[in-house]
Amino acid sequence: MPGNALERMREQLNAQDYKFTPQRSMVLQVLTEHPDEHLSADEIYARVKVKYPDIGMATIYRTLDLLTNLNIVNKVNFGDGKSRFEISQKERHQHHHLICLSCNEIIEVKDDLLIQLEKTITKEHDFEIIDHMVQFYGHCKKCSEKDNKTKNKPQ
Amino acid sequence: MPGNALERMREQLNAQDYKFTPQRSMVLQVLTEHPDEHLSADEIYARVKVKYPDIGMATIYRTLDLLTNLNIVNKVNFGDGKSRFEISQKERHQHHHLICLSCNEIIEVKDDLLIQLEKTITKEHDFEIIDHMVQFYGHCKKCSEKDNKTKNKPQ
DNA sequence: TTTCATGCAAAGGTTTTGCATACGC
DNA sequence: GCGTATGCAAAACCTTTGCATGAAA
Repeated sequence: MPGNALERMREQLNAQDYKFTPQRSMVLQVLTEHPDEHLSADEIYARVKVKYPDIGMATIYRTLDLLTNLNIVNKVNFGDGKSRFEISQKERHQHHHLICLSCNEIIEVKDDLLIQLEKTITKEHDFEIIDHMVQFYGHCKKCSEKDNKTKNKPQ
Repeated sequence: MPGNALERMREQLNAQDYKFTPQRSMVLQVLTEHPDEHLSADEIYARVKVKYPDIGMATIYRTLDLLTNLNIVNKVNFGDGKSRFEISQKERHQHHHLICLSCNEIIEVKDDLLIQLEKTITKEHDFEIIDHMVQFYGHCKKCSEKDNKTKNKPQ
């Protein structure tokens, strides 16, 4: 359901006296078209600019901020010095990220095993969980293999 | 063992032809003295400056980078625009963070429930996990109670 | 028409870099 | 003494903000 998020945004904007502008629409469109990438503000800017050359960077940031507050978009951070954005978990499955420390590849894992952990935490800490971010750091298959070769037989 | 990380750093530095300088020593010392806070570069700078007034910000960053690469220190990010640093998980228990979306309080949870999830991921994705970062976003007890009284007001 | 949104440029904040000097080994 | 580390200042980034203009409702 591609138009879903767009329609949802229009309703939420109207309900709170915000305006539904072409710029806001296009930012969301870019995000829905790339559900499995983790675009930075800069990358979103470049993609929107193709169809709407007059857009400014400030609008990108203000829109991403708005969409994040509306819980339509998630802001994530992989420690590379910039924020990245993706359609909210609620629009998709829960997922975690595997980040390879050798090649920096980001692998997505769809999984709901965290639900049990969330229940425990909610109970023990009186903490109402709305969202989570889970990242595993390590070595992906390719890099592990490469590493083993380099270790056993030096080039 | 408080001197543990310091000794480990000295050895690792020597082994790789890096030098053991007072600046590096003091940065690590500050981090071991505050194991449960999540200090930013700026905060570490201020604390080191008390005992070593001539230190420069660049040295702080270069040292934190080095310690992170040596896996002595962990770089974490709570989305507040700056990186934060803490003694590596290996020196302590595994822990997760609960981040309150209302008051921004960061609560630590020590827990090893993630081990099962890690095993599953390792098996299914051939991904060798070295470390993880887990953050739960939601509302803490205090804010949940406050919210119920003040409903209908976003932000 | 009223109010909010936009684009631009400038400012703010964090982190990195170049370079001459100082220091650990 | 050699090669790295440091401090300083400037630069490089990413992100936010002020303000006049423009557009949605």
